[in-house]
Amino acid sequence: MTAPASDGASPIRVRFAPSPTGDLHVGGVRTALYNWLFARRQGGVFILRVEDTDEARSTEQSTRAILDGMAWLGMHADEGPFFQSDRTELYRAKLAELVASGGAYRCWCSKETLDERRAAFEREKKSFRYERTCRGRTEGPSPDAPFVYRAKLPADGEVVVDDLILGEVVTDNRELDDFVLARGNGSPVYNFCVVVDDIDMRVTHVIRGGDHLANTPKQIHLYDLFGVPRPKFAHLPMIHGMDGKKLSKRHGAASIMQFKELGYLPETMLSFLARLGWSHGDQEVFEVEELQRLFDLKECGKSAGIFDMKKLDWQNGLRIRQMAPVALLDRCKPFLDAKGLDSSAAWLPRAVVLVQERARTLVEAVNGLTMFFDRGTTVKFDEKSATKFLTPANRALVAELADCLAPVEPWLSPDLERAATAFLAERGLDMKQVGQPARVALTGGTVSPPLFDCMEVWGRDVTLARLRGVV
RNA sequence: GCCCCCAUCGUCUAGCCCGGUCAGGACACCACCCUUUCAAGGUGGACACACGGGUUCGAAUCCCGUUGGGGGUACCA
Repeated sequence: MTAPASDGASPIRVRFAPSPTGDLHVGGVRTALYNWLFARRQGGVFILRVEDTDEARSTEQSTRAILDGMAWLGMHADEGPFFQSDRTELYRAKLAELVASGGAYRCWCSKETLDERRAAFEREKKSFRYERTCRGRTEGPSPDAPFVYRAKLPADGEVVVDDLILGEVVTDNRELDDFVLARGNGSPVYNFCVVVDDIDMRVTHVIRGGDHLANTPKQIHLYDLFGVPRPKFAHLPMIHGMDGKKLSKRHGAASIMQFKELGYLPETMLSFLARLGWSHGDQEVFEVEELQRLFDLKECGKSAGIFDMKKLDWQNGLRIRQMAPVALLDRCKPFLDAKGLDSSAAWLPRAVVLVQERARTLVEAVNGLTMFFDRGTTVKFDEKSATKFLTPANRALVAELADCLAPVEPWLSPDLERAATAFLAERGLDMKQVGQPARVALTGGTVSPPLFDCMEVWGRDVTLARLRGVV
């Protein structure tokens, strides 16, 4: 926020413009993030605009998902959220303006006719473009014949998109259609709404997914038709799943809220997603403030990326380990509550520490915590572990250990370990020989946090009962 | 089919613009160390310039082609 805007007179304005036709997935989140970071870095304005002009596909639930996701990640809009469905008046007016200036015209060709023409072209292996049949017409076949509005594009020449990431992308105007601006029922179509809104909202930089690159030439013509300057464009490479295909639930998760449920931290998502497509030297992990200070479109790559869950896990684990234990516990609470576990248990702060360096997600942390909620004096043994370690001789040894631990005061891990070490020394035994049997006796299995730490969390009574319970 | 975009380890990437480095880092992987188990940590290792032509004394870097991947081709966004 120390970086100055371009010239003070015209502050940078960017927008994230998702359509509420499904979950907010990581690709969309990254687009939002880059816009947001760009705005923050440049001291600009970040706008959120929901593109819900497709009544058939837009749902309130998806809108909710977008808003919830943005809130969870802490990406707050400076302006908006705006909804295109609230702005139909504006589109109507701008369309009329374009018609008046000759930039748009009515087309009475039915969808069926067009489909037929398209099929005919396909049969001849030629690419179809609207043939501009109605370009000169002033009235339809009948007074009440339905029509759409189309943009009047130049028949030749070329458009060049000077993309901030990709460089110059030149398109021959002959590749372009007189595309539809508004449907037969008068409702405007995407390519028209974006441009009208971006003009109206004074958007200076359009930063969006690469799937929009092909739309850009058309949109540029609209800017020209309106006689207003074009914004700058930046098209981000796409994100794919581990198999190189489009990201979906098969890859673990796609929707941002799924990551929340899986126990990933929002700051991990931000840092990780920022780094997928952008880099700053060799740095791998970024705090949000750093991103806001460092993010630069010039450091964005052009090639599509693959979302690597393993690396996400690593970074999330890293952050969990670096967190203050109380903070971690706090983050775990919703998950604890969801499992019906008492998140106010007195021993929880001590247990969290044990689980902290072993968890990569909050879910894993809570799973690690779960066994401590069992305060019973007996445990169910894991079959294999019991067979292997709870031999008659070992059972006796564990019981003896219990006797030697019984008087330890205070009941703290270091004191317990000291007592156990002495016990072992007396018998010329090694920790290796009692460790696992005792662990199985105490926890039921062979994997757990350090033995004496566990004993401390369970307390004297539970621990002794379990150790002695094996004979 | 046509148009467009992209191309460095399995993955994210640095290097490319302004040709000359043992092509660097991170995740994952393997080995070893640490160790009461699991983690964490430490050390080491294997691993890439898609291919083919140019240009050049010299190409991952510049140019062309091929191949591969992706996007678009709607009265979707």
